[in-house]
Amino acid sequence: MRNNTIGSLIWLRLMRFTTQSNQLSNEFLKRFDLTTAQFDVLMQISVYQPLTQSELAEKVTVTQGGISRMLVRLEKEGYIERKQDWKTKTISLTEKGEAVLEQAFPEQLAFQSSFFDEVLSEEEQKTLYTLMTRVHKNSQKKELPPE
Amino acid sequence: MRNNTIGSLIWLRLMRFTTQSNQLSNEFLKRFDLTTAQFDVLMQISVYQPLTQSELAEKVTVTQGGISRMLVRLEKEGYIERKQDWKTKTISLTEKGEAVLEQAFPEQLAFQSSFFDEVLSEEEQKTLYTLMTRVHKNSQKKELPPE
DNA sequence: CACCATCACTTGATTAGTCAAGTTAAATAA
DNA sequence: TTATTTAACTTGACTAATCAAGTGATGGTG
Repeated sequence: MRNNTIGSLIWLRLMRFTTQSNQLSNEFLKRFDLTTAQFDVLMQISVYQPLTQSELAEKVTVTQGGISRMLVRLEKEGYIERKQDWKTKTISLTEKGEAVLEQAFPEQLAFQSSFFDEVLSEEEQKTLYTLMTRVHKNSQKKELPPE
Repeated sequence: MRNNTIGSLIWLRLMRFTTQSNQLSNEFLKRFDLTTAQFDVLMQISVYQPLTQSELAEKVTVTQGGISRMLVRLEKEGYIERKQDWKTKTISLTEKGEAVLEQAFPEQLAFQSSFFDEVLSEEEQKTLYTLMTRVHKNSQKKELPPE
Protein backbone atom coordinates (compact mmCIF):
# COMPACT_ATOMS: atom_id res chain seq x y z
CA MET A 1 0.00 0.00 0.00
CA ARG A 2 -0.60 3.10 -0.47
CA ASN A 3 -0.34 4.97 -3.74
CA ASN A 4 -2.43 7.96 -2.99
CA THR A 5 -3.89 9.79 -5.91
CA ILE A 6 -3.75 13.54 -6.03
CA GLY A 7 -7.55 13.56 -5.82
CA SER A 8 -7.55 11.60 -2.58
CA LEU A 9 -5.03 14.01 -1.10
CA ILE A 10 -7.21 16.96 -2.00
CA TRP A 11 -10.22 15.20 -0.52
CA LEU A 12 -8.45 14.65 2.78
CA ARG A 13 -7.29 18.24 2.97
CA LEU A 14 -10.80 19.46 2.32
CA MET A 15 -12.31 17.21 4.96
CA ARG A 16 -9.74 18.13 7.58
CA PHE A 17 -9.97 21.79 6.85
CA THR A 18 -13.74 21.92 6.95
CA THR A 19 -14.13 20.02 10.22
CA GLN A 20 -11.41 22.12 11.77
CA SER A 21 -12.67 25.46 10.59
CA ASN A 22 -16.21 24.46 11.39
CA GLN A 23 -15.19 23.87 14.99
CA LEU A 24 -13.42 27.21 15.15
CA SER A 25 -16.42 28.89 13.62
CA ASN A 26 -18.74 27.34 16.19
CA GLU A 27 -16.56 28.66 18.95
CA PHE A 28 -16.44 32.05 17.32
CA LEU A 29 -20.22 32.27 16.94
CA LYS A 30 -20.80 31.47 20.60
CA ARG A 31 -20.57 35.19 21.22
CA PHE A 32 -23.82 35.54 19.28
CA ASP A 33 -25.27 32.40 20.78
CA LEU A 34 -25.44 30.73 17.38
CA THR A 35 -23.96 27.65 15.78
CA THR A 36 -22.45 27.66 12.33
CA ALA A 37 -25.40 25.68 11.02
CA GLN A 38 -27.87 28.14 12.48
CA PHE A 39 -26.02 31.09 11.06
CA ASP A 40 -26.06 29.39 7.69
CA VAL A 41 -29.81 28.81 7.87
CA LEU A 42 -30.52 32.38 8.95
CA MET A 43 -28.43 33.66 6.07
CA GLN A 44 -30.28 31.58 3.54
CA ILE A 45 -33.62 32.68 4.91
CA SER A 46 -32.60 36.31 4.83
CA VAL A 47 -31.58 36.03 1.20
CA TYR A 48 -34.47 33.95 -0.08
CA GLN A 49 -37.34 34.73 2.25
CA PRO A 50 -40.14 33.96 2.10
CA LEU A 51 -39.53 30.31 1.29
CA THR A 52 -40.73 26.83 2.25
CA GLN A 53 -39.00 24.28 4.43
CA SER A 54 -38.21 21.95 1.57
CA GLU A 55 -36.58 24.70 -0.42
CA LEU A 56 -34.50 25.63 2.58
CA ALA A 57 -33.55 22.04 3.31
CA GLU A 58 -32.17 21.68 -0.17
CA LYS A 59 -30.18 24.90 0.02
CA VAL A 60 -28.37 23.90 3.18
CA THR A 61 -27.93 20.21 2.31
CA VAL A 62 -29.97 18.80 5.16
CA THR A 63 -32.90 16.39 5.23
CA GLN A 64 -36.51 17.45 5.72
CA GLY A 65 -36.41 16.07 9.22
CA GLY A 66 -33.24 17.92 10.00
CA ILE A 67 -34.61 21.26 8.84
CA SER A 68 -37.80 20.69 10.80
CA ARG A 69 -36.02 20.27 14.11
CA MET A 70 -33.65 23.09 13.37
CA LEU A 71 -36.47 25.51 12.67
CA VAL A 72 -38.25 24.49 15.84
CA ARG A 73 -35.19 25.61 17.75
CA LEU A 74 -34.83 28.85 15.81
CA GLU A 75 -38.52 29.59 16.24
CA LYS A 76 -38.32 28.93 19.97
CA GLU A 77 -35.47 31.44 20.16
CA GLY A 78 -37.66 33.90 18.28
CA TYR A 79 -35.36 34.32 15.29
CA ILE A 80 -37.82 33.12 12.68
CA GLU A 81 -41.53 32.80 12.00
CA ARG A 82 -43.44 30.09 10.22
CA LYS A 83 -46.88 30.68 8.79
CA GLN A 84 -49.12 27.92 7.56
CA ASP A 85 -49.93 29.05 4.03
CA TRP A 86 -52.05 26.52 2.25
CA LYS A 87 -50.30 23.27 2.91
CA THR A 88 -46.93 24.95 3.04
CA LYS A 89 -45.15 26.71 5.86
CA THR A 90 -43.59 29.96 4.80
CA ILE A 91 -40.51 30.94 6.68
CA SER A 92 -39.23 34.42 7.35
CA LEU A 93 -36.99 36.22 9.80
CA THR A 94 -38.43 38.10 12.75
CA GLU A 95 -37.15 41.47 13.87
CA LYS A 96 -35.00 39.70 16.37
CA GLY A 97 -33.63 37.38 13.71
CA GLU A 98 -32.78 40.28 11.44
CA ALA A 99 -31.08 42.03 14.31
CA VAL A 100 -28.91 39.10 15.31
CA LEU A 101 -27.92 38.50 11.74
CA GLU A 102 -27.15 42.15 11.18
CA GLN A 103 -24.75 41.94 14.09
CA ALA A 104 -23.20 38.59 13.37
CA PHE A 105 -22.98 38.87 9.62
CA PRO A 106 -20.00 41.18 9.17
CA GLU A 107 -18.00 39.52 11.90
CA GLN A 108 -18.66 36.01 10.72
CA LEU A 109 -17.82 36.96 7.16
CA ALA A 110 -14.58 38.53 8.24
CA PHE A 111 -13.79 35.44 10.26
CA GLN A 112 -14.48 33.08 7.38
CA SER A 113 -12.50 35.24 5.00
CA SER A 114 -9.52 35.39 7.29
CA PHE A 115 -8.80 31.70 6.66
CA PHE A 116 -8.07 32.59 3.07
CA ASP A 117 -6.92 36.19 3.28
CA GLU A 118 -4.09 35.29 5.60
CA VAL A 119 -2.36 33.02 3.12
CA LEU A 120 -3.72 33.58 -0.39
CA SER A 121 -3.58 36.54 -2.72
CA GLU A 122 -6.73 37.91 -4.31
CA GLU A 123 -5.76 36.15 -7.51
CA GLU A 124 -5.25 32.82 -5.79
CA GLN A 125 -8.56 33.10 -4.01
CA LYS A 126 -10.30 33.60 -7.33
CA THR A 127 -8.58 30.55 -8.72
CA LEU A 128 -9.53 28.48 -5.70
CA TYR A 129 -13.10 29.65 -6.01
CA THR A 130 -13.49 28.74 -9.65
CA LEU A 131 -11.88 25.35 -9.17
CA MET A 132 -14.11 24.53 -6.21
CA THR A 133 -17.17 25.76 -8.03
CA ARG A 134 -16.52 23.34 -10.85
CA VAL A 135 -15.89 20.50 -8.44
CA HIS A 136 -19.00 21.27 -6.41
CA LYS A 137 -21.31 21.59 -9.40
CA ASN A 138 -20.00 18.31 -10.68
CA SER A 139 -20.69 16.57 -7.39
CA GLN A 140 -24.27 17.79 -7.41
CA LYS A 141 -25.10 15.82 -10.50
CA LYS A 142 -23.09 12.83 -9.49
CA GLU A 143 -24.63 9.38 -9.31
CA LEU A 144 -23.29 6.49 -7.34
CA PRO A 145 -21.21 4.14 -9.48
CA PRO A 146 -22.65 0.61 -9.81
CA GLU A 147 -21.41 -2.13 -7.49
CA MET B 1 -27.12 43.49 3.05
CA ARG B 2 -25.04 41.36 1.69
CA ASN B 3 -21.66 42.10 0.23
CA ASN B 4 -20.13 38.69 0.24
CA THR B 5 -16.37 38.50 0.27
CA ILE B 6 -14.59 36.09 -2.00
CA GLY B 7 -13.42 34.22 1.08
CA SER B 8 -16.94 33.67 2.32
CA LEU B 9 -17.96 32.35 -1.06
CA ILE B 10 -15.11 29.87 -1.02
CA TRP B 11 -16.04 28.83 2.49
CA LEU B 12 -19.62 28.12 1.49
CA ARG B 13 -18.55 26.09 -1.52
CA LEU B 14 -16.20 24.05 0.62
CA MET B 15 -18.85 23.36 3.23
CA ARG B 16 -21.48 22.39 0.71
CA PHE B 17 -19.11 20.24 -1.25
CA THR B 18 -17.79 18.35 1.74
CA THR B 19 -21.16 17.56 3.28
CA GLN B 20 -22.47 16.51 -0.09
CA SER B 21 -19.54 14.35 -1.05
CA ASN B 22 -19.38 12.94 2.44
CA GLN B 23 -22.95 11.74 2.08
CA LEU B 24 -22.20 10.20 -1.29
CA SER B 25 -19.12 8.57 0.13
CA ASN B 26 -21.07 7.07 3.00
CA GLU B 27 -23.52 5.59 0.57
CA PHE B 28 -20.70 4.29 -1.54
CA LEU B 29 -18.95 2.63 1.38
CA LYS B 30 -22.08 0.79 2.45
CA ARG B 31 -20.98 -1.98 0.14
CA PHE B 32 -18.09 -2.59 2.51
CA ASP B 33 -20.22 -1.97 5.57
CA LEU B 34 -18.14 1.04 6.56
CA THR B 35 -18.74 4.73 7.07
CA THR B 36 -16.45 7.40 5.71
CA ALA B 37 -15.23 8.16 9.22
CA GLN B 38 -14.44 4.51 9.86
CA PHE B 39 -12.60 4.18 6.59
CA ASP B 40 -10.60 7.24 7.49
CA VAL B 41 -9.67 5.81 10.88
CA LEU B 42 -8.70 2.43 9.44
CA MET B 43 -6.51 4.18 6.87
CA GLN B 44 -4.71 6.20 9.50
CA ILE B 45 -4.14 3.13 11.62
CA SER B 46 -2.81 1.18 8.69
CA VAL B 47 -0.33 3.92 7.87
CA TYR B 48 0.83 4.73 11.39
CA GLN B 49 0.27 1.55 13.35
CA PRO B 50 1.06 0.86 16.07
CA LEU B 51 -0.13 4.08 17.66
CA THR B 52 -2.03 5.35 20.68
CA GLN B 53 -5.58 6.64 20.84
CA SER B 54 -4.58 10.21 21.45
CA GLU B 55 -2.30 10.23 18.45
CA LEU B 56 -5.07 8.84 16.34
CA ALA B 57 -7.62 11.31 17.67
CA GLU B 58 -5.42 14.17 16.64
CA LYS B 59 -4.85 12.78 13.16
CA VAL B 60 -8.54 12.48 12.40
CA THR B 61 -9.64 15.69 14.14
CA VAL B 62 -11.88 14.08 16.72
CA THR B 63 -11.96 14.32 20.51
CA GLN B 64 -10.57 11.67 22.85
CA GLY B 65 -14.09 10.67 23.73
CA GLY B 66 -15.07 10.41 20.11
CA ILE B 67 -12.14 8.18 19.22
CA SER B 68 -12.84 6.00 22.22
CA ARG B 69 -16.39 5.21 21.12
CA MET B 70 -15.37 4.79 17.55
CA LEU B 71 -12.69 2.25 18.40
CA VAL B 72 -15.10 0.31 20.58
CA ARG B 73 -17.28 -0.15 17.51
CA LEU B 74 -14.37 -1.07 15.25
CA GLU B 75 -13.08 -3.51 17.83
CA LYS B 76 -16.49 -5.12 18.19
CA GLU B 77 -16.53 -5.61 14.42
CA GLY B 78 -13.10 -7.21 14.71
CA TYR B 79 -11.29 -4.74 12.50
CA ILE B 80 -8.82 -3.56 15.08
CA GLU B 81 -7.04 -4.67 18.23
CA ARG B 82 -6.13 -2.68 21.30
CA LYS B 83 -3.44 -3.84 23.67
CA GLN B 84 -2.82 -2.33 27.05
CA ASP B 85 0.87 -1.41 26.87
CA TRP B 86 2.00 0.34 29.94
CA LYS B 87 -0.70 2.90 30.53
CA THR B 88 -1.27 3.29 26.83
CA LYS B 89 -3.45 1.28 24.49
CA THR B 90 -1.69 0.44 21.29
CA ILE B 91 -3.91 0.11 18.29
CA SER B 92 -3.36 -2.05 15.27
CA LEU B 93 -5.36 -3.62 12.48
CA THR B 94 -6.42 -7.25 12.69
CA GLU B 95 -6.25 -9.60 9.73
CA LYS B 96 -9.88 -8.84 9.10
CA GLY B 97 -9.24 -5.12 9.23
CA GLU B 98 -6.37 -5.41 6.79
CA ALA B 99 -8.54 -7.45 4.48
CA VAL B 100 -11.45 -5.02 4.44
CA LEU B 101 -9.15 -2.13 3.87
CA GLU B 102 -7.31 -3.93 1.12
CA GLN B 103 -10.63 -4.36 -0.61
CA ALA B 104 -12.11 -0.96 0.03
CA PHE B 105 -8.99 1.11 -0.43
CA PRO B 106 -8.64 1.16 -4.21
CA GLU B 107 -12.34 1.65 -4.79
CA GLN B 108 -12.73 4.40 -2.27
CA LEU B 109 -9.68 6.19 -3.62
CA ALA B 110 -11.02 5.98 -7.13
CA PHE B 111 -14.35 7.27 -5.91
CA GLN B 112 -12.82 10.22 -4.09
CA SER B 113 -10.60 11.03 -7.03
CA SER B 114 -13.48 10.97 -9.46
CA PHE B 115 -14.88 14.15 -7.95
CA PHE B 116 -11.82 15.98 -9.17
CA ASP B 117 -10.75 13.93 -12.19
CA GLU B 118 -14.06 14.50 -13.88
CA VAL B 119 -13.69 18.26 -14.05
CA LEU B 120 -10.09 19.28 -13.38
CA SER B 121 -6.89 18.69 -15.29
CA GLU B 122 -3.84 17.25 -13.57
CA GLU B 123 -2.39 20.73 -13.47
CA GLU B 124 -5.48 22.23 -11.90
CA GLN B 125 -5.63 19.50 -9.28
CA LYS B 126 -2.08 20.28 -8.27
CA THR B 127 -2.94 23.94 -7.96
CA LEU B 128 -6.02 23.16 -5.89
CA TYR B 129 -3.96 20.91 -3.65
CA THR B 130 -1.25 23.45 -2.94
CA LEU B 131 -3.76 26.21 -2.28
CA MET B 132 -5.76 24.04 0.11
CA THR B 133 -2.63 22.87 1.83
CA ARG B 134 -1.66 26.43 2.59
CA VAL B 135 -5.14 27.25 3.81
CA HIS B 136 -5.34 24.14 5.96
CA LYS B 137 -1.93 24.60 7.56
CA ASN B 138 -2.84 28.17 8.36
CA SER B 139 -6.09 27.11 10.03
CA GLN B 140 -4.21 24.68 12.25
CA LYS B 141 -2.30 27.42 13.96
CA LYS B 142 -5.23 29.78 14.06
CA GLU B 143 -6.37 31.31 17.32
CA LEU B 144 -9.78 32.75 17.96
CA PRO B 145 -9.84 36.53 17.55
CA PRO B 146 -10.67 38.47 20.73
CA GLU B 147 -14.24 39.57 21.37
C1' DC C 1 -69.67 13.67 -3.49
C1' DA C 2 -66.87 10.39 -1.35
C1' DC C 3 -62.53 8.27 -1.63
C1' DC C 4 -57.72 8.15 -2.64
C1' DA C 5 -53.14 9.79 -3.67
C1' DT C 6 -49.85 13.13 -2.88
C1' DC C 7 -47.29 16.65 -0.75
C1' DA C 8 -45.23 19.21 3.12
C1' DC C 9 -44.10 18.64 7.37
C1' DT C 10 -43.31 16.17 12.11
C1' DT C 11 -41.73 12.68 15.07
C1' DG C 12 -39.76 8.21 17.29
C1' DA C 13 -35.78 5.46 17.11
C1' DT C 14 -31.10 5.35 16.17
C1' DT C 15 -26.33 6.93 15.34
C1' DA C 16 -22.27 9.74 15.92
C1' DG C 17 -20.21 13.10 18.00
C1' DT C 18 -19.07 16.75 22.06
C1' DC C 19 -17.83 18.03 26.84
C1' DA C 20 -16.55 17.29 31.37
C1' DA C 21 -16.25 14.26 35.21
C1' DG C 22 -14.60 9.71 36.53
C1' DT C 23 -11.23 5.74 36.59
C1' DT C 24 -6.91 3.53 36.60
C1' DA C 25 -2.04 2.92 36.05
C1' DA C 26 2.64 5.04 36.26
C1' DA C 27 5.81 8.34 37.71
C1' DT C 28 7.50 11.29 41.08
C1' DA C 29 8.34 13.01 45.68
C1' DA C 30 8.62 12.71 50.78
C1' DT D 1 7.11 2.76 50.88
C1' DT D 2 3.23 5.44 50.80
C1' DA D 3 0.98 9.53 48.91
C1' DT D 4 0.22 12.73 45.12
C1' DT D 5 0.14 14.09 40.51
C1' DT D 6 -0.37 13.17 35.90
C1' DA D 7 -1.61 10.96 31.56
C1' DA D 8 -4.59 7.93 28.78
C1' DC D 9 -8.71 6.33 28.32
C1' DT D 10 -13.92 5.70 29.42
C1' DT D 11 -18.45 7.14 30.34
C1' DG D 12 -22.94 9.76 31.38
C1' DA D 13 -25.53 13.51 29.82
C1' DC D 14 -26.42 16.08 25.96
C1' DT D 15 -26.84 17.83 20.97
C1' DA D 16 -27.65 17.38 16.17
C1' DA D 17 -28.42 14.81 12.42
C1' DT D 18 -30.45 10.67 9.69
C1' DC D 19 -34.12 7.49 8.18
C1' DA D 20 -38.58 5.95 7.83
C1' DA D 21 -43.17 5.90 9.52
C1' DG D 22 -46.97 8.93 10.69
C1' DT D 23 -50.18 13.09 10.16
C1' DG D 24 -53.15 16.12 7.94
C1' DA D 25 -54.58 19.15 4.27
C1' DT D 26 -55.28 19.59 -1.09
C1' DG D 27 -56.70 18.23 -5.15
C1' DG D 28 -58.02 14.76 -8.54
C1' DT D 29 -61.03 10.76 -10.01
C1' DG D 30 -64.96 7.33 -10.46
